[in-house]
Amino acid sequence: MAAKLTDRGQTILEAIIEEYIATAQPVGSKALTQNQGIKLSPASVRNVMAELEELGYLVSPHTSAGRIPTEKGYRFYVDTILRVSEMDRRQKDRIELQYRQQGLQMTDMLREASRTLSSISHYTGLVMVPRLKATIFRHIEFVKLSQRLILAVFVTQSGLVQNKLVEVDEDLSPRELEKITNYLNQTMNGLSIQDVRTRIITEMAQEKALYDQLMRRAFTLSSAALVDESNGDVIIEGTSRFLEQPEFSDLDCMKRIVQTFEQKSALVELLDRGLESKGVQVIIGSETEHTELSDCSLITAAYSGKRGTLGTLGVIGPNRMPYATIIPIVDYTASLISRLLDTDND
Amino acid sequence: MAAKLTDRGQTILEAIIEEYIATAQPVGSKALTQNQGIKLSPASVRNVMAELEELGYLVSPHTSAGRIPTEKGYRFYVDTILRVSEMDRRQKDRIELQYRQQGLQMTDMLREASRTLSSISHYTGLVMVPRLKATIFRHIEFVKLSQRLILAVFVTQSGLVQNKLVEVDEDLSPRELEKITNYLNQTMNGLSIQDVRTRIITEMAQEKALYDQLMRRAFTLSSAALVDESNGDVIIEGTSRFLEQPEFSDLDCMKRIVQTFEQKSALVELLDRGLESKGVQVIIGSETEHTELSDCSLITAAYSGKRGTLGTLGVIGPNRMPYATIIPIVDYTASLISRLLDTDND
DNA sequence: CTCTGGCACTCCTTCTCCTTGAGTGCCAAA
DNA sequence: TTTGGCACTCAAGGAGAAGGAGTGCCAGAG
Repeated sequence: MAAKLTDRGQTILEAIIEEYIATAQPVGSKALTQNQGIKLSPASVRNVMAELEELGYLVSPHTSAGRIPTEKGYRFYVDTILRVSEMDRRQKDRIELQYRQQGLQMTDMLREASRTLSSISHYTGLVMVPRLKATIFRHIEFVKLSQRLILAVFVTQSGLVQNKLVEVDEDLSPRELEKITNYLNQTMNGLSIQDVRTRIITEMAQEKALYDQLMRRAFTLSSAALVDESNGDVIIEGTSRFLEQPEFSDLDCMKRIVQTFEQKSALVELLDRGLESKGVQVIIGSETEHTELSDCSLITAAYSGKRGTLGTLGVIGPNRMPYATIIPIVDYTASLISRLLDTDND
Repeated sequence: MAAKLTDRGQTILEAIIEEYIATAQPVGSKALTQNQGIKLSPASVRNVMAELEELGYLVSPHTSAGRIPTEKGYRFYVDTILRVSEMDRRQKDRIELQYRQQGLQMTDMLREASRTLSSISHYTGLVMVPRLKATIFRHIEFVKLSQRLILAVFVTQSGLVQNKLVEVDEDLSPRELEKITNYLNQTMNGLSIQDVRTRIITEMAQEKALYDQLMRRAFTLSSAALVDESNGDVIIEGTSRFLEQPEFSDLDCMKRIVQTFEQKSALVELLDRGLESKGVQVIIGSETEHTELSDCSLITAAYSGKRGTLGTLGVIGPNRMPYATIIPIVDYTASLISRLLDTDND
């Protein structure tokens, strides 16, 4: 029990996991000795498999079936065994090609990223849209829709456009609005939205604002406009890929997963986890801490703009995912997006 | 064969369709005489059913099963038999409540509409976002992202915000940009995007533009910004509802439908059909002219803003849909959205 | 001590066969 | 015109048997 995994154990675990990933069928000892380059007899393999099962890396659905990896098995595989291969030039080019097409705006680019992730990985692509407060202020504009309704449109450095309806108490003249706009665009340029907000708060408290009515209005308006009430948005592409997976042939289970996707909140939470860490993250099965997603795994990576991390992107699929090929895809996509966001607009 | 449907035939067809809608099971003669208020013996009902089958309104999956409606049956039911009931106050209130919450921006409102349609109908909600050219110009703004990249942001009368990246050949100074912005906002206010475009084209051809460099730039820039390359966008909510329908328990068929949804183009085409006509439209099965959707029906209605139709919305589900309850829901939602778009911003 | 072939055992999967029952069509009588 | 009766059809579902993949264990070879 306390015995650690031998080299041979690892080799066989690897072979089993890879075979299972390829076939979605429980792997037997015989199949292993035939297909893979394993130089042992089925009987020896069986001994090792029994060990692996005792250690919790494998289970068998029933006595006369082969074995399938447990979550612990996948986890060990991902953490210890798996050596991520470099992507070949051709695949990189294929990904890059998708973004070449035209001057894509940020949102379109992120959507494209999600779609490309899905089509190249054959699983479902996820891209988290940058949180407002992490982005950098570039420009704000107020459009008066009616007496009391003002539409605030602001653009971030990376070209993300956000807009928000603001209801105001007092009627603002076009001139006043223009003044406010100019003031904000001059003072706030280059600050992160978070900084803008703190700055507004401090300036509002200062004496100057107390006496200058226009200032006061400017601050009220802009602080209302910059409230980030979004809980994050995720772009999901390729939900139908899930329907291809044999493990989700149960309609009821499938339905719960699709519902979870539609609500998005669970996915936001999972993608958020990758915000701080560098490199590719893998979340396997119950590590998601969502019962509906307990048979799903995510492979995520953060992407960043000029100043620090903006969001995360990745792929979600069944636990039985070809990690070896998808991890580099996610990794490369994240760095590509970061690069595009960095160089695009300066 | 040429015989027209008798009154009794209609009553029985109605009963069969409603029973089938409720149960998703082929309807037999016995079940009919028991459940519904039909005062005939099973044998008589059988005779009528045989007639209805000969006329093409019903089919039986096999000899010893009951009968299910054909598309022709549904069509006749929708066109002739069905009397759409008024919605009761309570349900109207329930719908209206969804939009009360806060100053929703147009896109959010449309998304909310799609969601509400789905949750109230228990099927999948669809809302087509207004085509650019149908909307009315309100305000345009150019934000320079880099030397050659300009982000054009414009707002329509109804508060829809559109933005587009424009690549320019010549460097434009902030002052020039401001002038262009002011000019456009003053001259184009209140025109439809389509009109704006034709106006730009005519003015570009005029002498004035030939000599005034700034003008020329203004026109080049704005015509590039206002190109409507979108093929229409559809907001789909409640795809998972499809997974609840017994008729789509076949995974392969389900997959094709979800894929069709993801591509959206078929849905755009179908929703477009309802743009011209007033009132609720029903598209049944193969009338969709998309093989993947040949078991789906749509119930759609157009919504409009201040000036004419903006887009359509509706519900998609299996042929076996409770038309009687969903038609009023779609109808009411369309008129509600129209009302909200009309009154919201003036 | 490790590996391997052999063997009995398990139990899922698949096939066939049969029964069951819902529903039909038709006919003769009310 | 309607109804009850009756023979017929055919999908669905269950029981039983055969097949087969895979296992665990043991004894013997290296």
